[in-house]
Amino acid sequence: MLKEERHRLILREVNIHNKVLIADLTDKFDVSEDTVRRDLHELANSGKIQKVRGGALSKSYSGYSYHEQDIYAYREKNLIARKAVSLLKDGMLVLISGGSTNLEIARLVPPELKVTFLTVSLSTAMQLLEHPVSETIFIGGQLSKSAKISVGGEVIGKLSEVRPDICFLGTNGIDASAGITESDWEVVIVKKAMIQASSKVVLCAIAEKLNTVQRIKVCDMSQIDLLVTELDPQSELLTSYRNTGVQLA
Amino acid sequence: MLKEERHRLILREVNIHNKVLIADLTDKFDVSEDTVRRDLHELANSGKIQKVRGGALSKSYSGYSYHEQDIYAYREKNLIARKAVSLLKDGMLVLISGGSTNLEIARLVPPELKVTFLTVSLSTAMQLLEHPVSETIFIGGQLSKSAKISVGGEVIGKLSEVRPDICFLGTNGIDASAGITESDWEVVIVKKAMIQASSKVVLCAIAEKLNTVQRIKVCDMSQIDLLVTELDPQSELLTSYRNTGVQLA
DNA sequence: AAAAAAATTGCAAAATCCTGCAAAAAAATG
DNA sequence: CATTTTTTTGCAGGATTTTGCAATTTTTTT
Repeated sequence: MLKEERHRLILREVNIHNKVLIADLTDKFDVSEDTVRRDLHELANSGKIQKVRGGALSKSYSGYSYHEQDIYAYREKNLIARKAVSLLKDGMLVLISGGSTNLEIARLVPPELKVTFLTVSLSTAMQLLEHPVSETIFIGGQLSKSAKISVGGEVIGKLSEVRPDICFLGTNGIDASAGITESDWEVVIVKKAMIQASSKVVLCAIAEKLNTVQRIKVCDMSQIDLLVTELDPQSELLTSYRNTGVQLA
Repeated sequence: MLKEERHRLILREVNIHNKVLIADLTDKFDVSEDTVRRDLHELANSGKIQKVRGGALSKSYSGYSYHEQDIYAYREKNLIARKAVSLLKDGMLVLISGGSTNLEIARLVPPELKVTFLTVSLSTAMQLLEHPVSETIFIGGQLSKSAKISVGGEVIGKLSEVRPDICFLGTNGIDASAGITESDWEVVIVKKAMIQASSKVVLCAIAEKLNTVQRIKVCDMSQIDLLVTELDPQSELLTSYRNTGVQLA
């Protein structure tokens, strides 16, 4: 087994399960503990993982000292994110918004994939920077204190100049008849522009948010190409959405 | 189960539910009470949670928590930042770059002060958003993986359109004769543009960085209006800088 | 005041890590 | 192709960290 190959597999493992144990790896690769230890050290020194006693953990990105709020319903969001990243292909231009689901997507982008990300979210951007090869472009503008994303005319202008292949959107309210809704006016404007700009719009939401409605409308379900939830696409909880014609995953 | 892994999960648990019980954790992790107790102690000693009898409580009130102990030379940087924020006046347009000193400045902006910040740094922006009344505008562009700031032509263009009253600059290399130097080409370009744009340039650096030179030059000392260090402005360590005519604080 | 629960302390076993070294494998060189 | 150089790997030892246990003390509850 080649060193590079081990490194690749280790990275994949860490990205999916958030941790690896030295014991597991020695077993899996059939090499000595020392070799695995050295592998982990190298990966850690190049900043790809965090070495800890007994194994390694995924790198909790902490540029300086900034502690991302811990994620509610992590398991579900992780599952959604895994479905979402499988849509990515080399060379794509990807527009991605904020929120914890998108943060998880950003974290799970396969290390070898080379795409260009466009984002308006500070946290998402911070996470995307951890990716070894992909490029990240932040769309600047006035920052919204509540959503921690760029908002305003500047952003809308920039969005009208690009044509992303795919757009990952999070949301608070999703309902088969009311469509996608949000509570923050400025955020709605930006999301509308994001949808407008993109060839394909992927909406990510945990089942808990299904059939909820917020105050301001972003768009109809018809504008969404693909809806990703943690549920099985066949689930009957999704029936009303299936009837709108949206694709499910 | 790895120790670090437990620590992370404990933090997540504490931050979501505001408390944890030792009994719950021993059960969840399948380790002895003593081990959990020790885990909680360590987290408490590093200031991340508050240890109480039978468990632990959350310590951080908002989503953004800040751990001074993992900033290098925190005391010095805090002192510098306190001097720096005293330069701020209501209504100013303030340009601020990245780095831990600027992060500390952002943290110490008096809550009632109403200024508009312009920044290219993700971490600084994130911190500035915590401020109750000030506005923050992020200058977008391609993000540099190493410096975590926007770089490239887009940024230079935007910087040429503004005229900030004051600019807070951090740096790695500062020397009375060699001037301000950095090691990253892209960052140098941005800093040059920041200096060009601003009416007043304030350079913040800890004494440790005095008389050090990096590979690429940003500007001469003559372009700096004010140099802020943690030292007394009269200190003889600053003599050579005083001779360049720069103001000291 | 007694009983129960939690914390502290010291200790020893187990697991993990580090260092240096030499054999094996791979790559480069003539 | 043979030889040299470099890289990778496994191993032995000693050091360090982690962990659970038991005995004792402190705090809380009844």
